[in-house]
Amino acid sequence: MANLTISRLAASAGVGVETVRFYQRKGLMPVPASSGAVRHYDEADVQRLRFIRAAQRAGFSLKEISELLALDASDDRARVQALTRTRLAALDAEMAELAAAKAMLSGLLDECTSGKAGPCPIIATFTASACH
Amino acid sequence: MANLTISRLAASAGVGVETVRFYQRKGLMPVPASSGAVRHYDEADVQRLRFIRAAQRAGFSLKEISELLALDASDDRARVQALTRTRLAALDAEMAELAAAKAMLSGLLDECTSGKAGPCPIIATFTASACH
DNA sequence: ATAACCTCTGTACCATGATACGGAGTCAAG
DNA sequence: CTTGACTCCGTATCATGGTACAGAGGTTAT
Repeated sequence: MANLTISRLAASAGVGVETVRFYQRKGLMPVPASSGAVRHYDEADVQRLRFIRAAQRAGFSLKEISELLALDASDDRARVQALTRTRLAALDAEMAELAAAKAMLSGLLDECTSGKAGPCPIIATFTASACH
Repeated sequence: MANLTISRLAASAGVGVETVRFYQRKGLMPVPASSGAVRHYDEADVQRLRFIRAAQRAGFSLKEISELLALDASDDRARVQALTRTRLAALDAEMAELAAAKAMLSGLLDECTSGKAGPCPIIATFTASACH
């Protein structure tokens, strides 16, 4: 089975053909030897492409995914764990920032909707740079 | 007072000179009439620049900030509130994604560190596209 | 008055993650 | 054996948010 064209490979992971080619240029996806002139792809390629998308959803950058893919071959679990811990720390930091932004904005929104006269508190807050 | 040069304006908001010029090109910051050849900035410019950075920290894009700045003049609180609500919804969505990614990664990390033989669970998960 | 440092202007470049397009070649169905 | 769809390849473009640099001119301290 398999023996997919690039458009079928792309469809199997829910991405566009151009995206697959982009990943090939980046070295994230292999460029199979062309038997003739049209390249063919198999299950391993589908897995790899899905891996990329799944890791992306976990917040890894393409560069990090590149490394994860290399580690897939070498089975260096310590390194995979290190990358994962780094990503987790980054996720925590991002979440803290978002939480702070959310707390500030929702507070301001309440203030503004229950609004009295005077300048909009949201605008005023940014202007006063009172947040952070 | 005030009458700052661009580098002092930039420093007062903790950004680089090039960043101020970038905001000027984007229409986010005004380009004062040059009395002579070197432009001068005042407190209002400092406030505006700080506004931009504060709104950015709340997750607004430069485009949205552009609109907020325009609204600052027009005092259209309904529109400010709408933009804020949209941003809050986006923040919630982003937080949910990060939380999901975090839950998955920390679970996998535990699994992988308490690891038995076989393929690394982190890599295996991405490969199986089991998340989401 | 001259060195050292700043500003102005325009243009180019960076990373990130794609997306689009032109022109040529290939492949399968009718 | 032609037509239409798909592929290949290279290059260009996009959005986002900047950063860098060259060359000319202004400003300031000594």
